Amino acid sequence: MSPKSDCSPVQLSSEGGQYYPIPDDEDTSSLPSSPNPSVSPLGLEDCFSEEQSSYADPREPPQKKQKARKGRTKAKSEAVVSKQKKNRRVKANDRERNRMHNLNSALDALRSVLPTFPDDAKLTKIETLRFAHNYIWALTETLQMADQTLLGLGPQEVRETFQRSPSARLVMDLTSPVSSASSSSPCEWDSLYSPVSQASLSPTSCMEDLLPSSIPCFSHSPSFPEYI
DNA sequence: TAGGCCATCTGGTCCT
DNA sequence: AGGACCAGATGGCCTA
Repeated sequence: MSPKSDCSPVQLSSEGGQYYPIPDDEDTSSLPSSPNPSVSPLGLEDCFSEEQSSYADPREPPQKKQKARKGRTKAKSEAVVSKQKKNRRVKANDRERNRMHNLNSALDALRSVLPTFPDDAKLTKIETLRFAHNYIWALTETLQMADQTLLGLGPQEVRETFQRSPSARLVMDLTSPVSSASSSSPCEWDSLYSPVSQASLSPTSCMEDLLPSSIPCFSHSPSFPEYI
């Protein structure tokens, strides 16, 4: 896995989200020349023309400056502050949108490694998380079983025992969907979820809990956290 | 049509 | 100060 892959803010188009490049600097002085009028809905030109005039003033004699500018300073600064607030909000919205897109990309990556039927409907977010949780649990259980078995058996016995183990077979099926799909048995994909009655593998003694449709029923196990 | 899911906006809070 | 994170609100879309 590439840990940084889902951190890239660029490759998020798979979600169909639209990306509006955010300028690196929030310098509002660049806004009046923005090609997109929707970015500056407050009439920035007026505000900035005023702001620029305020920058020119300090060069003038202090007395003149105070006299000439005192009356309009407050209204101008309010407009600028309001504009800056709005600008910050827009930027924050963009960042938040981007962050959620990254989150969705990570969820997509998680979905892609979970075993599902090819024509299954896309798992929802909560289903993906719960399914992944159960899936990891099943894999862990199988590894532990395998470790215990390997300690006391010879190679041939290990192989036979492992092949007889429903949970081990399940995980083997789960972890190799391609080989399963290309195998001679047309029921291999069914085996992803079917060993339910054969083994008390899952926390609920019900491998069907790996199925999104039955996810809500898996919270009975004492060894299984119920906070999901 | 009600309910579920989702994307987005928004304000608050925490962290650097 | 600015960014990340979070949770609530809202509206759109889809399905039973």
